[in-house]
Amino acid sequence: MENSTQCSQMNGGTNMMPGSGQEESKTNLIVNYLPQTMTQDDIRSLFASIGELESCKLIRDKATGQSLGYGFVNYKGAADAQKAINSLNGLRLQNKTIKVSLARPSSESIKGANLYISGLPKSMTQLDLENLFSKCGSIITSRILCDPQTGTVAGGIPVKWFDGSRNGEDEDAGEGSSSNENQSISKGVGFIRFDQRSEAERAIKQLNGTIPEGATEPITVKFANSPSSNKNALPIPPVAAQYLTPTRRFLGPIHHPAGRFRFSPLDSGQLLPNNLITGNTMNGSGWCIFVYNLAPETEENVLWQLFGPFGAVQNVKVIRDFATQKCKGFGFVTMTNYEEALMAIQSLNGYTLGNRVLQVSFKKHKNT
DNA sequence: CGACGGGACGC
DNA sequence: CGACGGGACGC
Repeated sequence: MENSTQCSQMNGGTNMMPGSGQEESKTNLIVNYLPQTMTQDDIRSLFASIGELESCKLIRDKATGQSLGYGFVNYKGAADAQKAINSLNGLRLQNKTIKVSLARPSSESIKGANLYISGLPKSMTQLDLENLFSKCGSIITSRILCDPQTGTVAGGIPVKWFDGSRNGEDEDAGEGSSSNENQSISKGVGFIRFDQRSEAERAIKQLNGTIPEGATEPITVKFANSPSSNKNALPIPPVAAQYLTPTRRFLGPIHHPAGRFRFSPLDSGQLLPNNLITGNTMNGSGWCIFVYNLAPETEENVLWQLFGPFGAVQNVKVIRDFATQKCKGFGFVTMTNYEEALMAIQSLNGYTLGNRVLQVSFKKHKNT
């Protein structure tokens, strides 16, 4: 129905449509990369702050009920939908950067259009990859996997903003110099999602086994695995579950103009430890939590997953030995709200992770 | 048992 | 050799 060149391939443009007069469904949005803990109501309240909604749906795993990390938000008016894209696309929520874009009309032909590509030269950038595949069709998303370890910059969020699927590349304007010395090292594998499955099939036929210009080895192009297997993600959102009952569900957004509601179950001011009132751990922007007895191979995502369910997590840090890059057994988590930090500590202190019993407390002052 | 980072006024 | 994203189309 739509002219294959819909708004899907918006390279080169910003996220406001240049001037193509496509008046299809400009009210329905797809929201991707939602934090695991966000509920449908969380999403609704976030997007309803922009304008009146027609509907809102979080997609969940049918069997487990777990969020699949994306959903659909349909506005009554197209202007509000566009406004939501402009203001919420790229919003950081917990450890995620959400993506907000127009949803394509649901159709069989767009399913199974995701490709897995391996054997890429390390020097190949996301843009190179797109250039290679764009001749086969309209690219929705592209991505090159990078070594996670190099991405652990202070701030804990290795997100380099998302895929070049929408605004081509503004990275040249970004860090100026970082283009060459690619701070993160490509693993030589990547993904391309096409608009249509037929385009993906074409890409396999045309590009599988071929050697990219300037490369020496052929690449492998195949369909990506179905996203059914849940590889990462801790066994369970530990004890946090009991705090996430409907009666006291809380929204996780860290900082967003629309000040969110916040419950405060504890009013007794003396709950604050003495050494905390002075502001030792209260860094002006958050409460720093010390986590002890982490396994040597612990990575940042473990801390995100452990603490995320309790509320707004600003930052996590796994302390590693410089030489071995193994975790030294402890790490830090900074949470925005005291109540949430306290609940996380109370719930996770003594929690058995793997075969280790965690010790979790507010970070102590350096010299006391 | 053990155990609390790292960068950092920047007008 | 290698390896499945941050779960992208209504679960």
